Amino acid sequence: MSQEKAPIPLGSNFIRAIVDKDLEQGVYASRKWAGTPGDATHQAAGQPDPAKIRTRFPPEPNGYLHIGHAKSIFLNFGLARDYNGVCHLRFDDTNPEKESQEYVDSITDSVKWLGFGWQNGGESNLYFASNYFDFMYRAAEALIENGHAYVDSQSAEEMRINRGTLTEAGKNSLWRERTVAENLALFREMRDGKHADGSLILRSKIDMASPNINLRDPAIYRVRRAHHHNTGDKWCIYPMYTFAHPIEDALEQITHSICTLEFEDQRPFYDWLLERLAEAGLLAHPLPKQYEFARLNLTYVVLSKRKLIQLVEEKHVSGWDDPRLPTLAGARRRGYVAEGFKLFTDRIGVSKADSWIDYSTFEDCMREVLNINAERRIAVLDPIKLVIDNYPVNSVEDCFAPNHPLKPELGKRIVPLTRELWIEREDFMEVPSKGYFRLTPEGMVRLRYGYVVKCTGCEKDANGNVTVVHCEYLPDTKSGTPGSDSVKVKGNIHWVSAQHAYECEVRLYDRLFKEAHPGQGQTEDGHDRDFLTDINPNSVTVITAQLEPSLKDAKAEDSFQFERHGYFVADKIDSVAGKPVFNRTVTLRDAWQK
RNA sequence: UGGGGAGUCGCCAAGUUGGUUAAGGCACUGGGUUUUGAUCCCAGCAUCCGAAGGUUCGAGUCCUUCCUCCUCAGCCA
Repeated sequence: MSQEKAPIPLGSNFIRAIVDKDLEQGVYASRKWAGTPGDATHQAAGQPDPAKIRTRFPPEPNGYLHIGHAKSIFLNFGLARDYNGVCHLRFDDTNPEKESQEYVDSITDSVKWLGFGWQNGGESNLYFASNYFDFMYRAAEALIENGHAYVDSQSAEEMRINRGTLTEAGKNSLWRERTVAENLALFREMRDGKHADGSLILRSKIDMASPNINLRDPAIYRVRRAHHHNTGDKWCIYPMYTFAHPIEDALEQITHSICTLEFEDQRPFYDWLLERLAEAGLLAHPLPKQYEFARLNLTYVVLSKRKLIQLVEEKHVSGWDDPRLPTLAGARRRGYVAEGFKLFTDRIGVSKADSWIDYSTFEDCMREVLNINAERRIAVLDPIKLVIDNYPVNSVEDCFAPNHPLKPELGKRIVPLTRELWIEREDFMEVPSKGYFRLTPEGMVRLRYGYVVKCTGCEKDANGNVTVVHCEYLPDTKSGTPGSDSVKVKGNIHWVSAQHAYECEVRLYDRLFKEAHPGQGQTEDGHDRDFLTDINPNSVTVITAQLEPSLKDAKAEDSFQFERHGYFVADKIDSVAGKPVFNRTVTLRDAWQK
């Protein structure tokens, strides 16, 4: 037998390699889980954790989720699913000034929409960092008691100056050597509201000369009188991310804490903190470990929270769920589908290399799943009349159109054929360009699912614009009859009976930005370019289209392929029963360059 | 300029302890099928792994030097 290499598992990446190794070595085998988050004592009373690994998706509820978050969601929830683990949804709500319930709600919605949940057996793994404030306070006191933290009286400005620079060491604060008793007293006073916002701050005591600036006594607790969406006015001191996040992970028995690259420099503090708290008996080994991956960069969109907020607040878009926005709420309204996100995240992989993904890669993923899932319908978006002059005036004839060419079991539906039809303006050319094989004078074309017709001419208005096209049909050539192949034509155009058509509003969306990297580069006079100048002025076109009658019954969020055009969805918000309006999700690929 | 990361086909990305022909996907290019110029099918697509040296029977994988890019100086996350 030859020694063949084991096949590389699909979707292999460096994080899976780490998990594989950890599992193989039993790194987390001794973990216990009491059913809820808690400290060492709490967990020690629990059972061996049935979850092989625990991951978490920890958004701050201060904005809407976007495509970049989808990458993280699929990574974390996907890992848990594939390794018999559990993934927690945790709101990292340690800064009350920016956070709100509105964001909490939209985030839970989006996670569910992508197909994930937090119910695992009998437990609900939906958590809030703010529910750990009591423990965090206790942990801070423990740090103080063990000489690992002190209360600083420097102003923010002084702290900044004394932190040093990238190349120069910082200077110790004058208050760095306060006694444990003094620190404890002051910290309690901070908690009890005896000090003004910004007047005192709790810092960890590590090394002001560290080459890693994040280790120069980072701030861990600040005084901030602000109403918290979850804890109300209970606290006037709040922990910093740096301090809070490792603790959240540890209390939840997270094994693999996965975040983006910009937190790499934070990892030494993450480990330092957890070790100190383990020494103090508050946490037990094995402790969670942090791993970092490259965040998503997508061409033709902006994903920074600041820019998204600006687009919404300055009303360049209609709201957080504008179909042109890369938010998950917007994507959903646009007609993008969860399964497409799954395909996309599988396809782009996970690594530590900074990369830019072409927006078309994302669109292709959506096309791919929509092609499989979406039923076909007929829509004329830019209508022009076609009259079949040799067809009886009051006749209505049934034609049969398959609902899905790849799924015959979905059956066919009837589309009525009459003498006067709507066809696509671009399907007729009086003077055809090279390679054009649709309707032209004297030319023949098939009316899809109907007859072959021969063009006999057209009418024009005073400006020379074509207003009506005339043709005659070949009675023996109806689709589905033996004679249908008697006349071979290359062109095949879609149509809708003018008498039966559903006249409907359709929004044709295009990219929000006309540049691959909005705002990148500099202006002629050397300033940074404003990303707003790259907004595509034609990112949406609202038209009145003529749709096949059955489309009247479409329900909000139903997706269809409008044949020869693309994928469209009945708008989630603006559709009314019996009167849906459609959004173009993405066009079909078009290999024919005019 | 200090610390921490990253550089494999146009875009992503495997490549675990060095082992002989550098996965796969997307894109692209040919050809076929097709009542969507869609889909689908078939074929092609890196003598080369940021660069230059070196170690070795053998290097994308080890060593040295260099280059480029990202990231850190919030009482944001």
